Amino acid sequence: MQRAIALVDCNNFYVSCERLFQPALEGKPVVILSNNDGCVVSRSQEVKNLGIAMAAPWFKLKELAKQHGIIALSSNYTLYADLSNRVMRVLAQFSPDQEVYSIDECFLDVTGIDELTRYAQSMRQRVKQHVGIPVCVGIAASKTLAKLANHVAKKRSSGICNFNALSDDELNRLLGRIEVGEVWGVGRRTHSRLQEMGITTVLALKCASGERIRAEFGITLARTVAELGGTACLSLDECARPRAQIICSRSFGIPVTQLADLEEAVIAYTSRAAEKLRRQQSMACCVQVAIRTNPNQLIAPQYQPSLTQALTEPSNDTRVLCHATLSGLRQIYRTGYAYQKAGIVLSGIIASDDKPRSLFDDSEAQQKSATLMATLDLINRRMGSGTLHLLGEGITKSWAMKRGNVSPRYTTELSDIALAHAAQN
DNA sequence: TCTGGGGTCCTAGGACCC
DNA sequence: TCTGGGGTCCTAGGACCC
Repeated sequence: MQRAIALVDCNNFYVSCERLFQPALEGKPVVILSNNDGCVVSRSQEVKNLGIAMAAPWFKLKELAKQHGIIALSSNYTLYADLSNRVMRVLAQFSPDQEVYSIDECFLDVTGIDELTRYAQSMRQRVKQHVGIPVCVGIAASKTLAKLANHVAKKRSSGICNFNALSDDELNRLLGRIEVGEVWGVGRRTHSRLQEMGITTVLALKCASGERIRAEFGITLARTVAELGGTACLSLDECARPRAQIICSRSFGIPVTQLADLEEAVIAYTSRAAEKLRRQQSMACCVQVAIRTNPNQLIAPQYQPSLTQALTEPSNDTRVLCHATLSGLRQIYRTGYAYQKAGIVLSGIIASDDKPRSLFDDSEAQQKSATLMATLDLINRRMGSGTLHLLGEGITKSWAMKRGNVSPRYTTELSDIALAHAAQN
């Protein structure tokens, strides 16, 4: 039996989320901006039609935006994450094998299901009806082909494309009309190298010699070629694996020069990362801290140090992790620079249960630490994130990022619901 | 004035060991 | 004149994705 993988992808996801609560945005050109309102991370169809690229810096677009009346909103990840969960729960009803691949898309194994086109139609309808978000569905024999089928679906009014329903000739003709850069796993660099070799369409890549691709580009692209040929090399990852590294980094709202401000930021970021670490019941063996000046400021003196340290024993205690990142920060900090960004990375991540015992384990202290952290997490979950935090994180946070035009957290924050109501009237 | 954040996988090269 | 070879582990960096 032929394998059938569906890729369901939300249309203009962040824009669609905002439109759900502000119907007046429907039909208007809308963009969602990254943190600090830096660049464009989601575009409505009207904006795509204007030729505005993904990740374009916002400050360069302001003139164009004024001309066309583009509405720009800061990103509201709390809202998007909640709506994403709802979409994924609805889609999970269509297959026992679901891989949530990103905030706005998932793979579903739909092998063996009859009348796949109709099945895909009911996916679209149910998500639209239960959550209100429009989605497109691509179906094919491998994940890479399903991504391409979804790309085709996005251009169709039906919002559906099933490669498995096509003959070999029909599929090849279709793939011959798609640029090779559209393939999942072919980025800018690989795209231009492929073009130099004369491989410009998806069909040409599919027909390329696997050995040659393996030799010139490595194993990853060779797998992609096999996937294009209909051989599934990438399996569906049903249960989300625990993260192998946890990163928390942000640009500042204003340039930062003082060590004290960097310390606050590093404590805040380490605390967020530690929460994520505990949520997946893991501990980290290594912490890295990094700071950097603004690389786009060409005249200013540049400095981008980082330092990785091994902990004496694996930990997920915010205090232990902060102690390490702070000591690292103090070692790499130099005066005389305007810092634009700080970040921390937790790595060497193991399951808490796998933590090796040592001769000098202080089990009473470990128990106390676990209880304290569990209490901290519980309070923050119940009363809202950030209710309880280390004092070192700071109160005023002069360095915090700017978000000029953020919408209310309509679905997760009681105090924001009144705002939602006001917006509708 | 103004350019995001969080991940993954692969590879090459160095250190070290026997 | 002339100085091995192979395995493992770690790290940094590249490329990619959303």
